[in-house]
Amino acid sequence: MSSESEITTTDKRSDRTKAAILRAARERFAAQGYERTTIRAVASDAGIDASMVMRYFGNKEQLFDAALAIDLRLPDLTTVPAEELARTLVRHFLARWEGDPADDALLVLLRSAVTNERAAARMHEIFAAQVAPALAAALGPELAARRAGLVSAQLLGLGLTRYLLRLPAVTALPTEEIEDALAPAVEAVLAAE
Amino acid sequence: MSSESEITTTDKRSDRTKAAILRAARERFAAQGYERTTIRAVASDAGIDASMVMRYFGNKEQLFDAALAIDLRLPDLTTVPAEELARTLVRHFLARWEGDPADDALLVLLRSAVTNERAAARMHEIFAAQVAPALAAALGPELAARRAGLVSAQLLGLGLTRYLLRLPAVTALPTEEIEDALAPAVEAVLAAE
DNA sequence: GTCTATAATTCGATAGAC
DNA sequence: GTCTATCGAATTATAGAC
Repeated sequence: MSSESEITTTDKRSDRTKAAILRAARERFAAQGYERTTIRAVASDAGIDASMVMRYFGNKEQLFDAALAIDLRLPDLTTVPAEELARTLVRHFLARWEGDPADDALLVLLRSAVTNERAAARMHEIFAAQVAPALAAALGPELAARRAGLVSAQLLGLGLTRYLLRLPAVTALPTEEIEDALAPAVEAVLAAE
Repeated sequence: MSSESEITTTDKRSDRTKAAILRAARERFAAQGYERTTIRAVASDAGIDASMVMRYFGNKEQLFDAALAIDLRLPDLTTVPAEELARTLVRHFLARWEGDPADDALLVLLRSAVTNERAAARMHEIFAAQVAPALAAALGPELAARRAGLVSAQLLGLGLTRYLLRLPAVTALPTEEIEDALAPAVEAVLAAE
């Protein structure tokens, strides 16, 4: 029976270790991007040896993939009135990012996607699989196809300047003012010409 | 007199070499960001040895600084009518980036600023020294202080998604459509609430 | 002014002991 | 399951020959 309990505790420990590695990896990738994040640093943060990271995740690239399971958790946009759509989007991402910007998977991915091809490809996937369909359902496929990209540009532009670059002129603004100023702007993009 | 001509040709060659290094450095930093750009690769592109880069620029950080003398060349916004201000801004950056995106110093800087503190600090300087004053002159200091950040967020969001991430939904759009859709959006941000 | 040679690090990855 | 030891490659940077 000692062998049985031993297996159990062993499995649990490996799960904890794996989770600790993932958490540390997300923080490092978020703070430094893909290139500057080292497996050694991740292992050190997780309180284990670097070789354990390799054992669990194979290599750095696969660790990056595992650390970035992204769900934008977009609300169902078909249930919100058309005139509230833009504000809903702005508020959604503001709330998401204000909560824990340093640990948000989308910002983590964005930071790496600027210099890493694999991460950029992942951004394309996220957009195609989550943003585009949600907007198409609310706006209709034709309008969404022509404007979803620019809406994303506006929202990612906010994420970029406020949480990654930390431009003082953007970080100084309270969230209410951002929402009030940006919602009409997104609305303007969504309005057919 | 042979010594004199020798000095002359020598000086000219060193200038050419220095210029070739700077050009190669800009292209590498633009394509790969700060971290992934190696002095060896820059030297190879410039057709010289890596040690020459060190000789001329001291170290990688100083080379980066030298490669990034950025002038946004913003037009005098006080001469454009208020209702054309947003469109002027959008058109200015579109024209700038469409021309030669891979070699544009602002995009080079942006790519690196996301993961490099030094580059991010430089972005802050550019904003404070060029964007903020230009908008303050056209909009007045109070409104500019509250909205210049979000205007920059929208413009940089376009640069980010179209030229760095190359999101298909954004790269697929013709410049005219971007201008027509984004100008009213920037206008909406500039309109006082 | 240019290059060779190399020092000093650092990193990803592997092999193997316990 | 975890760690020690280490390899091999790549990088920044330096010293010095020509």
